[in-house]
Amino acid sequence: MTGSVDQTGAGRGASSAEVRQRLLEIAAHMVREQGAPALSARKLAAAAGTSTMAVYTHFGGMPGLVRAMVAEGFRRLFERVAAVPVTDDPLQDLRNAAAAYRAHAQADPDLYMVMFGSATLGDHRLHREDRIVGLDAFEQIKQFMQRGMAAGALREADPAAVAAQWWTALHGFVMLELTKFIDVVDDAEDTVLWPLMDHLLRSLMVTPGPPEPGVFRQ
Amino acid sequence: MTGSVDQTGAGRGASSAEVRQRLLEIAAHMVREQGAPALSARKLAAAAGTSTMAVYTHFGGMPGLVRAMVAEGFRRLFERVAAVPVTDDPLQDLRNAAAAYRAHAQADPDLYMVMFGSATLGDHRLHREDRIVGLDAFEQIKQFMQRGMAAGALREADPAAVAAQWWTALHGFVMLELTKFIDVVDDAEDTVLWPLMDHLLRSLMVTPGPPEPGVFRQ
DNA sequence: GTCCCATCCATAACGCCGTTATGTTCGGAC
DNA sequence: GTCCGAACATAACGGCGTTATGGATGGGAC
Repeated sequence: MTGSVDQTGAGRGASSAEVRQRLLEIAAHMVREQGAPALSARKLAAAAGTSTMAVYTHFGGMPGLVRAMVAEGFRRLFERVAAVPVTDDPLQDLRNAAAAYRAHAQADPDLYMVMFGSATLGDHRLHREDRIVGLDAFEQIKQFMQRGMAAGALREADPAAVAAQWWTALHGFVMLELTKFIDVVDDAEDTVLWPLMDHLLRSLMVTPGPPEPGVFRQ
Repeated sequence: MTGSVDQTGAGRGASSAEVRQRLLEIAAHMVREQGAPALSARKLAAAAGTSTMAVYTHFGGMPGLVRAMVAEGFRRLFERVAAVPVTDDPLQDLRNAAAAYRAHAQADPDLYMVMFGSATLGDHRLHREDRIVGLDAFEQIKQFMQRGMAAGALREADPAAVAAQWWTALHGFVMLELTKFIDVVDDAEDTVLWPLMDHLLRSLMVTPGPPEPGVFRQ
């Protein structure tokens, strides 16, 4: 039953891929505007002017639609971080990448929570293959670290390990910020995020800078 | 039997507080064993041998039950971290506290995700008052930092800010670990968690230790 | 041009969910 | 004994994801 047709062949009036894309966009909009619990197959179908069956023909069900949203979310995160310009100051590039990463999460907070397995969005959890789509974004960070080492700014180390440490700190702040737990302190961006990233980077540098860091911005 | 019946003065056979506690325990057990989505008022009532109305008389609904579970989860996290012995080595105390915090999250991962606003568990999100119940646990970390400064091991700084940085890094790792995203690297405990905490601590110390850290355990 | 049939989707139903309205059953106060 | 009110059973309502069924459509084979 392997319908050869596949990518182009099927469909009528509005092509199959168009309906699929339309459903994804509307679903993302609903999550962004009204939060993850507001997304349902029925409301989505109503907003798209179709029936719930469209979700099943294109995504196999709500979990499939969520997986497609997650993949798209990671693709955009990757784009966003990849758009950070590469300068001759690898450390500043890392700071800019952190700012871009955080800005992306803030622009679509509920999608970020869905991407990282929280906010289960109904029932089904993410599978292994849903997680590896985030690898591109992680590779991006590894390359920043490798550039820092090649430029002699960072000590030689396993780029994956160092990138994971950087990502862990950043993800921790983003999550605490999105869930509002970071409000236990005032002015968290200047007292927590940038000092934390600065402390980490300084420990990774070959020649740690001045012990009292000027809080760097952006 | 009822005996004292204490403050409420209500109830019959099994006292009101007993039923309430029983529902909480069974709900926590269901979340721990079968994940957050497996918890429902109907299944909980069936497991407790009562009707769904018990959830409403005692908690006002499922969101109220979730809030009670979150409060209990923070209370136990506080207990667990507070049980870390205070020695004359504040830095080692902080490492032990991190290990205890992580162990607590690993022992009940789904509850940890619910506590931190992820895994919305049905619908309702956490309110402000649900979040401040975590303040006790945060105060605990602040005290560790203050001890480190008083002992001359850590540089003088705002204990709240420093504690938040430490918490951010730790929470980030715990979340990435629970969602399995940290599997992008091998041996994450030794290549990410402890090096990250070590790098942060070393930047906070008055006299940074040897540049190449022996990876500390436990 | 004609036929064929895979594809897409509308409709309706099933079982689950949280929640609510209503009635019943008690323990304790008087 | 009488009464009150808290605690719970029962049943219903609307919404959810999902599935079964059938009708419409349009491209490919001939």
